[in-house]
Amino acid sequence: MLHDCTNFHQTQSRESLVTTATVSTRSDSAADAGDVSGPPSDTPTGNDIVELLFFAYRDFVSDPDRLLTEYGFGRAHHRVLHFVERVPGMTIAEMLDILGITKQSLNPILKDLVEKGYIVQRTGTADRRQRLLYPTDKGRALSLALTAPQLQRIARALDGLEPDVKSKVTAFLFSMINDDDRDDVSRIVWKTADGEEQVQ
Amino acid sequence: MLHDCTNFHQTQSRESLVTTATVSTRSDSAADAGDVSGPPSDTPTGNDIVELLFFAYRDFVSDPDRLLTEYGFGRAHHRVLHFVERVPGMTIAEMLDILGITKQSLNPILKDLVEKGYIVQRTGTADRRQRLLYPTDKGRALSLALTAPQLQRIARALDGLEPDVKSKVTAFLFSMINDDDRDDVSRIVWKTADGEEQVQ
DNA sequence: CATTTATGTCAGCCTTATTGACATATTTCA
DNA sequence: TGAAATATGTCAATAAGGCTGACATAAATG
Repeated sequence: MLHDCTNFHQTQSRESLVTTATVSTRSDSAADAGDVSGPPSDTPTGNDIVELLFFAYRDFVSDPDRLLTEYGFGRAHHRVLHFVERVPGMTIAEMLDILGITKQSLNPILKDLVEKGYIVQRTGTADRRQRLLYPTDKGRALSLALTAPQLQRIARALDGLEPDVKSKVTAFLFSMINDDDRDDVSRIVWKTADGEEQVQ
Repeated sequence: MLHDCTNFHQTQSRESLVTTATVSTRSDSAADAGDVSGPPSDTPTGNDIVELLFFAYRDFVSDPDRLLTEYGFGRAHHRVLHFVERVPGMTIAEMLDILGITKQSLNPILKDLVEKGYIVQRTGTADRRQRLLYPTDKGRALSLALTAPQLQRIARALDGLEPDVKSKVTAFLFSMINDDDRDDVSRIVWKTADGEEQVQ
C-alpha cells in the first residue's frame, strides 16, 4: 500500500520495458555525441539498490490500483485508510505527521472516506478537541482487500529466497528510515494486537 | 532517486511522527466505538514490510529534494535525468516504458531538461525517427549529485548490518518487480560499464 | 504507395499536493 | 477567570505531474 508517494492515478497499462531496440547504442555513440558526457557511471555501491527500489516500489504500489479505481478512490485514500486500520484511534495530527502532508491536503480525502462510510471520527475523551479516527467494518474490509495483493507480492518474493531474507530485508528497510522517526515507526509497525503502546 | 511515484513536490518539513499523545487509545476505545471495527489486524506475514517500504521509500526519495528545489526541478526531473545518465542513448519510448507514464506527461519535463542544458537529443542513426537521449556533462554532474545522498543513506543503512544483507535485499527487491519486467530491469541495473547489452 | 511507427503538440481535465488566512472549540496557563 | 495556545476545519488560489483524446509530421516498412 502506501503508494508512491506521489499520486499518479492508475496507469495499469504497462507491457514490458525497453522492448524495442537496444538499451543503449554502443558506448562510442555516447562518446561521439560531442558535448555529451563520458562513460556511464561505474555503479558505485548501492546504485543497484537505488534503481531496484524504484522499480519494486513502482510495481508494489500499483497492485491496489484496479480496486481503488472501482471504488473511485486514489492512492492517497489507500494510505489514509491503511493507517486508520492499523492504528485505530489515531488523531488528525498524527496522521499528518505519518503521511507528511498538510491538513488541507488530508481534509478532502478524509471527508470522502467518512462520507462514504469507511472511517468514523469520534471526539476524544481525554482531549475533546481531537477527532479520533476509526475504521468501520466496511473500511476495515476495504483496507484488507487493498493490501492483499501487496502481501501476496511480498509472500511470493520471499518464497523463492532463503528463509533469513525476510528479517534482513526488514532490518534494512528499518535502517533506511530517518533516525528521528525510527522509534515512532517501530511502534506503529510492530504494535501489539491490543494496541497498548503509548508513544510518550 | 526515483522519487515516489507520484509527484509531490517537496515538503521537507517533517519533525517527528506521532509526537503528541498515544498512538492509539486502548483497544476498548475502539471496541466501544459502536459501528466501528473489531480488533486490529493480526499483522499477517509481510504487513510489516508493507509499512516499512512506505516509510523507507518516503524518506529515501526526499533526500534530493533540497537540491532539486534549488534547481527548480521536481522529482519527475530527477527520475528522467537519472535514467538518461544510467542508460545514455535511450529512446523516448524506452523512457516512457521505464517510468510508466505517457509521452504527454514526459514532454514538458524533458523539454525543461533539454532547454536548461542537462540533456541533449540526437537523431538516431539506425532509425532516424528516434530521438536518443544523452546527458551533458552538466546533466551527468547533477544526476550524480542528486543520487549522492541516497547512496549515502543506503551505505549507512548497510553499514550497521551483516555483510550478506546487501545481496539479500537486492534479491528481494528484484523479486518484487513484475515478472514481465525483470529481464529488462536487470539489463538496466546491472549493465556493464561499456553499455554493450542489446535488449533484443 | 499505403501503412505503421516514433515522436511532438494542443486542449482539457483530475488528483494530490502547496501556502496563506481565518474560524471555532477546547485546553492550558498565568 | 481570562488570555493564550492547541486541534481541527475551511476557503481560496496555485502548482506539479499525471491522464485522455485528437491530430501532425517524418521516417521506416511492406
